[in-house]
Amino acid sequence: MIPATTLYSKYRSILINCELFAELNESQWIELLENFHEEKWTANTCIINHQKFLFHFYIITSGRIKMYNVDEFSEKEHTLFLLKQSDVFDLFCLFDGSKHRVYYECLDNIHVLAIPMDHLRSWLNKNPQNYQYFLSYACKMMRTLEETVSQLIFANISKRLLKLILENVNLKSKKLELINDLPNKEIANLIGSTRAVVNRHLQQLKKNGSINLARNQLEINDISLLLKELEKQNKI
Amino acid sequence: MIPATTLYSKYRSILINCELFAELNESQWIELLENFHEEKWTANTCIINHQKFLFHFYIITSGRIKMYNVDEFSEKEHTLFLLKQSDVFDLFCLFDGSKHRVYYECLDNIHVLAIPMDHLRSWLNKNPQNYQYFLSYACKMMRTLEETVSQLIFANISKRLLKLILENVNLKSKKLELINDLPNKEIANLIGSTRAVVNRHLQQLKKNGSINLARNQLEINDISLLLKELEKQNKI
DNA sequence: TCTCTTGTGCTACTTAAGTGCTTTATGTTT
DNA sequence: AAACATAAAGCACTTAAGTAGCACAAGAGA
Repeated sequence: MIPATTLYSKYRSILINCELFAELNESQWIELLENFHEEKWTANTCIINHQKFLFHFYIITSGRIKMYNVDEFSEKEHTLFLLKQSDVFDLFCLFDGSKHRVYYECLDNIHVLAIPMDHLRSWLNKNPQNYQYFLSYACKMMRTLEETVSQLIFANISKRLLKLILENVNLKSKKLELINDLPNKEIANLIGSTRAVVNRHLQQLKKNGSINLARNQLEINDISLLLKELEKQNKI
Repeated sequence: MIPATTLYSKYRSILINCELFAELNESQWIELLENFHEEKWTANTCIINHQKFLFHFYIITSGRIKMYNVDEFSEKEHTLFLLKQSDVFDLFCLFDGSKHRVYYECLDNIHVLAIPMDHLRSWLNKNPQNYQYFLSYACKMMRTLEETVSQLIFANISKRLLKLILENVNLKSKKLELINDLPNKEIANLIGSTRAVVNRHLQQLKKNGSINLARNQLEINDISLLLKELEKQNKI
């Protein structure tokens, strides 16, 4: 068992980016971290139905995890969120028991900090001023989902794909992040389409010179072309 | 100004159905109601950009209000939620200031109980044990939205329409409620489609005898036929 | 009663997106 | 080096859903 102070110094930069615990100072963090431990999961692990999983709350310290839904009839997948460093899960299980039926899968090798749900619940009850951060975080996710719904209804695949790409461009480096090494299939899952259709649109973007493609690699070539393309879609 | 005790006795049956305030006893309700007042809005009123609207929190006591999004380019609408008796709004404004950009429109003549946001915020801070009800309510809405997203991606219009109808059948009376008097256009907005397409599917259901149609009226004729139809859609 | 608005029911047409299948690359494992 | 698995690319085909337009009906309001 690693002492809380060690955990804090090891993960400090990641923890202070967690919106849920926005107002914690060092000593409060260390007190809370007493109940946390580290875990590692290997890439491609699917953490559905993992019993302990319902009883723990996790903060991701490295790697990506997709949270997704599967249609019981067609068995198609849709990725709701791509969780990364400083993201947490699962807020819903924390407040609704085990009623949240979604799937999780590690896209990379994962490092998390884990805490038993009960500990977190009683910590919140002891420190109720933190509830409001949980609430505004929930509201923020809600708005993200509302935005997803709007896009699904109002935007065609081309526009959804363009937006997905543009949202994941690092403003400083101008490079694509988070989704740049995903196969077409995973990109399709993110926007609610199929591999073939996504590929058709990607080929289009490649042809006009805005992106470069390679196996498991999507690279931005000309951002202004992408923006121009989005403009065009908006006018349709 | 109506005294809180009067408000309580007048709206008791509605208030105890509010999940947000699930655990309040009579005296707590009366204390909270000190800050509420009644308001009436007429049908078809659109309450977007109404200044005071950002600074009040409302509990609906009668009538329906649709919460919807408008696409800035196509000007199409999508109804996110149909709010009714005992529903509240807007939770997001309460915790995120004014950042929540959605529209509201009264479908009927509306009665609400209103409280200034600040009062509710300070009441919550004084009674932080209530935060958890707000949180689990937010999580519940979240899950509803996730379900909406799944349907949009996995289900065709026919299935979405069938589900919409079946979800709004009163189990006791077997009659359609809440959406039974809406024009095709509003039904289309609820499932993210267009009037013409919805009408096409409704005609189909009418032809096979599962529903009856009239101007602004949708009536269930044979629920088992609707369920059979849904089964059929699931197998596609 | 007449007029106007709103909603419905249909037809014909267009198109984006999904499907199925094949070929070609690329990278990994044995 | 060979065999294998995985991903990408491309083609032909199908179809649900969106679009445009019109005639008609119901109800509201003057």
